[in-house]
Amino acid sequence: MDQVEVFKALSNKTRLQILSWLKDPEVHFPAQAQNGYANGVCVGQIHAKSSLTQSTVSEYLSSLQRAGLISSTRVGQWTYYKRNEEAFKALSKLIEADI
Amino acid sequence: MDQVEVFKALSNKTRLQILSWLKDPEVHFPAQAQNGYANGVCVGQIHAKSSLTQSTVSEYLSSLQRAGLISSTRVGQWTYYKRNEEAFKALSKLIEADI
DNA sequence: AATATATATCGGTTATTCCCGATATGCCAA
DNA sequence: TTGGCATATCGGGAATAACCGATATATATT
Repeated sequence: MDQVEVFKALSNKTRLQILSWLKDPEVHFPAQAQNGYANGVCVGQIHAKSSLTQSTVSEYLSSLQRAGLISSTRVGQWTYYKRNEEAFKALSKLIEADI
Repeated sequence: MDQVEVFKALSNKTRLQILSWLKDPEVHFPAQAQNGYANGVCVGQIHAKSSLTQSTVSEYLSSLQRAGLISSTRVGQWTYYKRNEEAFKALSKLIEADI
């Protein structure tokens, strides 16, 4: 876990917002219900809720993934992203004990 | 607690290093022993251990303070900085529960 | 094969961060 | 009050981040 990379990924309002949306996908992405939430939520749904362009949202998701905070699954033409809860637990402990 | 500001403050190798030094001032700033560590460590000591200029270190300390992660006490011509441990606890809990 | 849809990537503009050297400010001592 | 030391602030150059529009890539449909 590259600490600086993680904190940089968290240093942006929109990226924090995305993480918060992904915490309750049923609430924030009801349109996804038909496909289930096991793999997470696809980029288009996240983009639809954001006020940024598709390319920016895609970049932001990549950066969150590089930081290890979310993971992705490709299914057909869709890429689903979901939170990596272990990473958040680890980060919480890191801050509590090491930083 | 402005989350983005806090994460930005933590998004830098040197600033993380300073926080880590301040965690064990007795170990990392033995020269400060004569004055005690109650108020923390003065800027000059921190600067001496860093490989950056005095002005940069001073800016970094200000940004950590604006984020609420450290606090300062002025004594004579010296400014002492120390960690604000409550802020780290709060951040740890925030990440565990809210982010 | 042609077309449509979802996502990723590329090139660019503007804003922000990273650092520096120079200088200002504040405090103390002679 | 002059000078010296500790720290803060200011102005700036270079690197990185924040976005965007356009385009490329991958998959699916007809």
